[in-house]
Amino acid sequence: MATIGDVAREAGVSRSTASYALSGKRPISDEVRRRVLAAAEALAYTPNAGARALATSQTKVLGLLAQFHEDEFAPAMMQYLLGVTDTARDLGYDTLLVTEADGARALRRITDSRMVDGVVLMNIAQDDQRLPILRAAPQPGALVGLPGDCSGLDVFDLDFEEAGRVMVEHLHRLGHRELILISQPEHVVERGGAYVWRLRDAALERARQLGVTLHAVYGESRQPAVGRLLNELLDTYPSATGLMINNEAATAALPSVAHERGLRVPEDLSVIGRYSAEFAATFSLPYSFIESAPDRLGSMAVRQLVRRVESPAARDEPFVVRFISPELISRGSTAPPGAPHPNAR
Amino acid sequence: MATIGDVAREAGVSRSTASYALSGKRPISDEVRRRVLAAAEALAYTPNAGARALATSQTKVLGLLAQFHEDEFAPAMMQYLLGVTDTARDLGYDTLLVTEADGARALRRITDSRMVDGVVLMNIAQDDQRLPILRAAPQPGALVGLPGDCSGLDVFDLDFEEAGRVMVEHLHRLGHRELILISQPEHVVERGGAYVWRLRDAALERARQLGVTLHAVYGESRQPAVGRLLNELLDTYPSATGLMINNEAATAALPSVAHERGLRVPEDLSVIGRYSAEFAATFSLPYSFIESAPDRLGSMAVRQLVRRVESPAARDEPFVVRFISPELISRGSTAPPGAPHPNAR
DNA sequence: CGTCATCGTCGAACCGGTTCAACAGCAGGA
DNA sequence: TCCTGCTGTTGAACCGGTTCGACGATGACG
Repeated sequence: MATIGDVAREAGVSRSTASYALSGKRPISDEVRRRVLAAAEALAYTPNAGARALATSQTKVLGLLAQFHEDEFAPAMMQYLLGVTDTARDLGYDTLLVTEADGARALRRITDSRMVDGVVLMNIAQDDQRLPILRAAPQPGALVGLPGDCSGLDVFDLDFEEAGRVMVEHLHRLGHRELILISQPEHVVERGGAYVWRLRDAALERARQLGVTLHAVYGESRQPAVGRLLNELLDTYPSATGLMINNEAATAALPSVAHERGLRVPEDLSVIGRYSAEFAATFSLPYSFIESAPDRLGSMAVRQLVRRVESPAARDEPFVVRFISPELISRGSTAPPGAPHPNAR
Repeated sequence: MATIGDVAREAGVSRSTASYALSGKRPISDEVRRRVLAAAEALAYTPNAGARALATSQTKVLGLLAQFHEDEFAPAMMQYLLGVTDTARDLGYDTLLVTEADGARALRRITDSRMVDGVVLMNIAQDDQRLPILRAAPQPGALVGLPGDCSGLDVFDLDFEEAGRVMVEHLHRLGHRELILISQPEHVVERGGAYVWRLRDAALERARQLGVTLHAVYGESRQPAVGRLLNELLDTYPSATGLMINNEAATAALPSVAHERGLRVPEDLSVIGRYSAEFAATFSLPYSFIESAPDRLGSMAVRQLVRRVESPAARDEPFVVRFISPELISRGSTAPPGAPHPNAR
């Protein structure tokens, strides 16, 4: 494999000149530059990443810490991953994907050893063990998800509280007065998945203000438990006319349960979910939903991270906590309670 | 950040001694070793990955090239990823996830720059552009998926041909004489997804031998196209009694289509899929299926890769092409055609 | 014609590890 | 007592880049 020394020799110049010719960091005569570039081309020269990292203290690699808990819904994670890796590549970075169960140890390993220039954390818990480590690390970090304490880090998340309110308000406006909210499974909450109760509590509060009855329950993340749960709920609250779902697995399971019960949406039941457009397309979910924009969130986190990595000035800027406003995408799965089918004449 | 020089000074020894004490590659007195380890501990010393890579020509990172084409089914990819990252970590390696559209360029980048010690390629095409690059690379490579030319690389894949035969034989044995096979979408085939026609051709061949009529069609990977297709097929071949599905999206869409049509499985239609147990659990697929074992395949590829990376002897061993035998997991979705419901009295 | 910038190039040092050859100290054998 | 061999430690070189300070050549200027 050709080194910069080989290129220099081939071009008849010193190593430093070759380096400057390739990087353009000092003026080099056209003649010499041409010779160096030609030599590099001829020898198929590619800089050694380790050597460059050593010399520049920059690896051009970002760390991505993601956990695929058994009880979270794996398919929904994919979009976050892609948002991060694609944006990183656009900005000239590769992505080190770390799925280790012990996230704190993994984080320490990749930051202490200087394998990465920055880190994106996913699956943020309310009291996330990884945060103190990330704050103390020499590299900047960005979170996709809102922890209890955001200090010292850039945070990006969907505005789950607003999402909860939007769902309730939308259904209330249509005339619904008794609603069900299915959240993620209880252990997601126990592990500190704050977005679950952020949406739920805001929804409950708004429902109270509007005088709407809201039954908030934990869901399941797997079949067949989630299908069973849906049936139970519909049996338990037969007078509820609206269903809000903050749980991808439950959403994916709903169409067949509805069919089974002969339940028509939106005539018998109005439904609003919270997931991504990509997810909707994959599973053909015919429901109106709050776009959770995983790719946008991943992309935003990476952009901010790279800004901090590359600009010394940006390092000292105040940290941001940025919420994406929930956008309600209408798919016609909501209607006034007891209304005739919208397609009927 | 502490360097090995700091550790050496703190312990009152030379840098080389510190290095040997930490690596154990030369005998070091207990006394000195203790001092070095204590110093390393006290200073929270972690070796700089770039420097180590430069000195040893080993990065302890594996590359994972995966493509998430719009028309392949993203959720099914997840298990492959996890199989690779988890096994790599167990063996002491981190994983660089590269999802770049131009796989050949990405591969060249990470191998030429020596960012990785080895590479796992996924989404293998019959005439995969990345293979010549990988063969020429100084690092070993392993494939998850079977290309047209396997030379110079270790290959791991499900035995799709046997899978096709097993499906046909199983249904034939139950008495079925007219079957439908839904494959992946046509563009997956056009892009060189050989597993599609490997399964299909073997199934057709066996069906011919057994005197079974087999309607083999391309599927879709997205809703609502895939739901529409299922309906069309069932309309077109009303006398078919068995359905074989080599297409995750179609499988996931089947339950609601069946419900809609009032089609009972297995009384009216026997169904066999090809997917992973994890996938089945996530979507509650009540069908018997050929286990595609993505995590096992990813894991096997990584193990072989690491063997070649770490042992000079293993480098020269002949390359392997290893097929996982298809295992038919019964979920009771097949029965003799026209048979009564197994739970009926 | 001498002086001074400016431009282009070079040598050397550095990043932080690993590893080789050499060597000091000590015990054992002649 | 001297030589040999072993153990434990060290200095120096090396991996392959980047970057700083210096220096020779060239042209502008007084």
